[in-house]
Amino acid sequence: MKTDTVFKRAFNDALDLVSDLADGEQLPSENRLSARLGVSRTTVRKVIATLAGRGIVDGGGRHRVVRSGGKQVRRFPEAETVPMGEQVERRFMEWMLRDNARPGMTINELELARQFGVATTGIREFLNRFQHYGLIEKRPNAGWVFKGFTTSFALELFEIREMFELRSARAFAALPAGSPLWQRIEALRQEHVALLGEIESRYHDFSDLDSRFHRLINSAAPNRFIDDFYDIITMIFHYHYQWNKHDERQRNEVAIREHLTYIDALLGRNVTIVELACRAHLASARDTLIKSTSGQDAGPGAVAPGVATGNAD
Amino acid sequence: MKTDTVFKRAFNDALDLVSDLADGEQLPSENRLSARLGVSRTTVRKVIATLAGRGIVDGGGRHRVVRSGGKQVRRFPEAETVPMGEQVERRFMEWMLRDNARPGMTINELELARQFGVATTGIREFLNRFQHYGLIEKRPNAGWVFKGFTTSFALELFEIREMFELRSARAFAALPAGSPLWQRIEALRQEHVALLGEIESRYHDFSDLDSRFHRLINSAAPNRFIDDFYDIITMIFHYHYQWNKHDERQRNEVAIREHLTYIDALLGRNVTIVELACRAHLASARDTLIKSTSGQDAGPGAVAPGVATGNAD
DNA sequence: GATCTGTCTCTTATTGGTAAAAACCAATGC
DNA sequence: GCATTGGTTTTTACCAATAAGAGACAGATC
Repeated sequence: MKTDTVFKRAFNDALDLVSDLADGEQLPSENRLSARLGVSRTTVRKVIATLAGRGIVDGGGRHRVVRSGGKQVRRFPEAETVPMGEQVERRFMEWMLRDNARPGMTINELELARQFGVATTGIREFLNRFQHYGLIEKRPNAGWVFKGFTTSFALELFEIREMFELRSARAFAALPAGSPLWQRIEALRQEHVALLGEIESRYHDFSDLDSRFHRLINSAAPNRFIDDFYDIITMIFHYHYQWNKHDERQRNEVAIREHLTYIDALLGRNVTIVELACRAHLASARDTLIKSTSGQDAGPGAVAPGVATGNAD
Repeated sequence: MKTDTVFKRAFNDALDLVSDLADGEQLPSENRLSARLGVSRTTVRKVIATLAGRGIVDGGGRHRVVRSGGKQVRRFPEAETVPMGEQVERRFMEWMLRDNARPGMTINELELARQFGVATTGIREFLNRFQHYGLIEKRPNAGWVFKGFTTSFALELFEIREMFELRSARAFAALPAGSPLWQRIEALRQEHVALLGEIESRYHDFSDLDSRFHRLINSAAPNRFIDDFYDIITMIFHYHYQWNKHDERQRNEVAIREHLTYIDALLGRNVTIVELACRAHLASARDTLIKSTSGQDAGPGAVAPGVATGNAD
């Protein structure tokens, strides 16, 4: 059976939406709600039906009005609104980065399925998508091997990242003065400055800003393979940051300053300076990541040794 | 139910293996056969049982002998030895490159499943893996869109390919004189010369040689993301060549000559010349590919126009 | 005493089936 | 006559079940 996370999330969103409406006001049309909530009309109707069942909307057909009179409505718990695929992803990343995973070990679909409480198909689908992140490998008819979040993984990742980012940064610097991207990067610069001002309290907002910044650079000369690769980066960093909180404020502050230098170089249109700033920033990001890798790769076919990660979490 | 393609292929291979043995000779041990055929002992035992059932091996337990006395054994048809995953891949590529597929059109899992005679899960699994080849895109809860084998796909593909290949070629040229790769490239050079000599009859052997050559270059400085990307190239070219036979001999001959120039440049260790030869070869490969793309991309959300592929096959 | 086979257990590949969600086709109202 | 809603059909997301294949553990054999 399909999960009804789509419905539950839509329902919660609808509650927020309705709470802005006065009592007795007309409910927007199904089509409108469908567009607003980002789901099909079928789901919208289910939401409205439930809303009606709880007395939040009244009347049928074309005359539905909001009845928000001080009612305390029960929302669906957050956990039930996240689709299975994402849940599997999260738990797998946790499992990999925090718990068991040793380079060279084999991954057992059935075991993960039991552990995560989903059918094997869900695990399979995830692993298949995850495969091209370069951390696991398939052995037909015999499961998967975890290749390890190792130093060479990080090095290889950053070699490509640097190639791509330099290429995009050059393209960005060469953009005509009239390009709308110049305004967007100016706006991002402001966001950086603002964040730096409140760094003490808001430092975990950096992750999102970081991603948006680098994607903007890449958009100067779009290439689907680069975008695709950047998904890997985003994923790795997203979970890496969640896991490794050590020195987070400090690290982010440094990164923001590097970004500002980088942005200013771009605004200055000087390719040499741009390359310098870009390289410097990536080098520091790389070093941070390397610090939390598990060291050596697995030997060919062999199970890895004890592995001293040096991580005193 | 799982398909038994593994067994059938192993059986056919075992027949070849046994036919080299004289009548009355001892059959190799299960372990040995397992290693030789690349399957588990479980499958080997099934093979032996079938072989025995058909009177090709005789005796049980530890004393099994071959009885090949002029028997005409029925092999399993080739088609039944190819695993479902591969079959889906082939048929999908056919479908995409030859038949229906128009940029912007939506892909229907259920329809493909019926058409290919497999369960939807098989299609799903394939599409998930295929996703990162950049030709399709997933719309959660609403199927997949075919983005089209367009000119911009080819251009984006080759932009990355050039970055990667130049980087690897430079690394190759900088290899120490003692590296075993120098011998391997020398050997590949010989193969090129040999193929050129018999180009009239053997021109379709180029595809394989091409792939091996570029992978050798890449192996000068291994990077899993580059390897991964090269899988895309290989796939595209594999099916592209099968589809577009136009001028094949001619094209391959040109490519071989370009390779030879490229190889000689590498052997000469002169980076400037290497880059020149590499760029020239890739440019010509790119132009060939572009000739068989479907022209424009799909507009945002719109279905593509009539599409004049200009392909007079 | 290492290799081989018989037996058993566990995992993977694949299939159908089912509820959720999307998409479609009228009919209706203003 | 266009947007809106009520029913219906199609498609996607998931699970449970099952045969094929891999791997482990003995006891048997030379």
